[in-house]
Amino acid sequence: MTRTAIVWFRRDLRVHDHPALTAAIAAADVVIPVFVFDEVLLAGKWPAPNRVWFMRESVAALSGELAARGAGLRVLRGKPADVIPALAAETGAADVYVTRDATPYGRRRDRAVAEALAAGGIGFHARTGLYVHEPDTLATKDGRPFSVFGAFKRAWDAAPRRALVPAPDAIPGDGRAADPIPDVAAPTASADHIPTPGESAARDRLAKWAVQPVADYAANRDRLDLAGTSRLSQDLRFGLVSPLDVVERAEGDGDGRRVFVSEVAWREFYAHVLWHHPRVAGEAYQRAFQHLPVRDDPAALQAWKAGQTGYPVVDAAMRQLAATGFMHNRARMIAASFLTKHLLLDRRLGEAHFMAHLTDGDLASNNGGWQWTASTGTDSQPYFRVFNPVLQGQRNDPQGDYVRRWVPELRGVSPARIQDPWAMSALEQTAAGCRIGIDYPAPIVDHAEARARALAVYGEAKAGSGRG
DNA sequence: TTTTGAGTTGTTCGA
DNA sequence: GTCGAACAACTCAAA
Repeated sequence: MTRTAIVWFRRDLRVHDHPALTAAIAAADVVIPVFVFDEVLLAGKWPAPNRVWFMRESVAALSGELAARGAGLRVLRGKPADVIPALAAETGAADVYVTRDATPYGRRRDRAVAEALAAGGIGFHARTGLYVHEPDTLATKDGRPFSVFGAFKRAWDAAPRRALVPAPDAIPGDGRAADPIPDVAAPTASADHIPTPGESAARDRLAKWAVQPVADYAANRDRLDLAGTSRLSQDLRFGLVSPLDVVERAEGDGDGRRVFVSEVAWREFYAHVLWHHPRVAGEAYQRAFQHLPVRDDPAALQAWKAGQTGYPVVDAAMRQLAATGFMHNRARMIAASFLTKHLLLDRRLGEAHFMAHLTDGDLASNNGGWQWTASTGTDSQPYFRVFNPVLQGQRNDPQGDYVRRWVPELRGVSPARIQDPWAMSALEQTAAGCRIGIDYPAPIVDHAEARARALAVYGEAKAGSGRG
């Protein structure tokens, strides 16, 4: 009797190093790949056209890879707990294979699907694939979750790894042609700024990165004006490349390779934190800052979103995000620090804005990054670390090329004043073709005042929580 | 149980 | 311009 298995793709849109796909092929005579345009996600609280577009194009690419190997991708729309069991019934499948998804929604969704399948006697098999080490496989000697990165990283380094799985040469399909992929809304970023979707393009990016540029990562990664980062974030987000593959190609001698692998481990640390503490998606990890008094200032929030704060490096960052669906890692910290510390706005407003635009937007990483910057996260990072946007700009964008690229009003400003153009005299402003308050906004807050205000508010919150 | 070393990414001030 | 201290003591993880 023919045994049929379904492989349900989600955020693992690849055929290389795909343990679930490989397991299905080994276990079944007929393998039916499927992707579901999940209405819960598409209509979710964070509409994200850039991410949906990138996903749609990557699904199309996956469909091509699968077809070339003999299987037509089914494309469904609806609630997974309805459509996956329905597909299993229609095709007579005995098993469903997936790559394990550790997000809170993914856990709920998969539990519901597994229960619905079990009612029909159909197996649900989750395999690793989105992490080098799954979030629940590492623990302290006491069996507790890690709450500092250093110890997590030591355990991550020491844990045994599985072997990479090659892409299958052939997939025994059921003879059905691939379904058409539905159209989605256009991205809000211009498509030529979004990296080419699909596994093949992602593997090219990885191959080029791992040969040489990664070796210079430690030296260049903070430079806003250089292409010193891997640009693999959206590929990891959608599983176009396997994190294990990324790490094993990038590993080697030198600070660059070591630091880059450590960044991949950070991604897994934040997944670990979210797995063990799903509450961080909505509240501060550190309970002392759970009720931090944030300001209600829609005008300031709007200025931040629009890149009109008057701080060039912050505005460049925010405009890069809007224009491209991407923001440099260091720029994310600078922009997030400005929202949480200088403007004292709710961290979650910034977090949601990032999720709305980032092609690589990932709940665990984005939340972890925001909590770190807001000083509410796992680290014992003191709250008095407030980024100075002028210093950060001077240090990480020394000639101002990043600022000039994204804030054209400042193109005529000299490198000496590009990070603090308000310090130009009236004469200099006219010569630079940039009058502060007319061509480019004056700073919406004073750095020294805002810093002092943030330190006071955070200090009070911490002291208040200590008193109970 | 107690001790010990460690802890992503910063800024400011004064010598 | 450079350098170290202060910021504020605390918590974690392992021995």
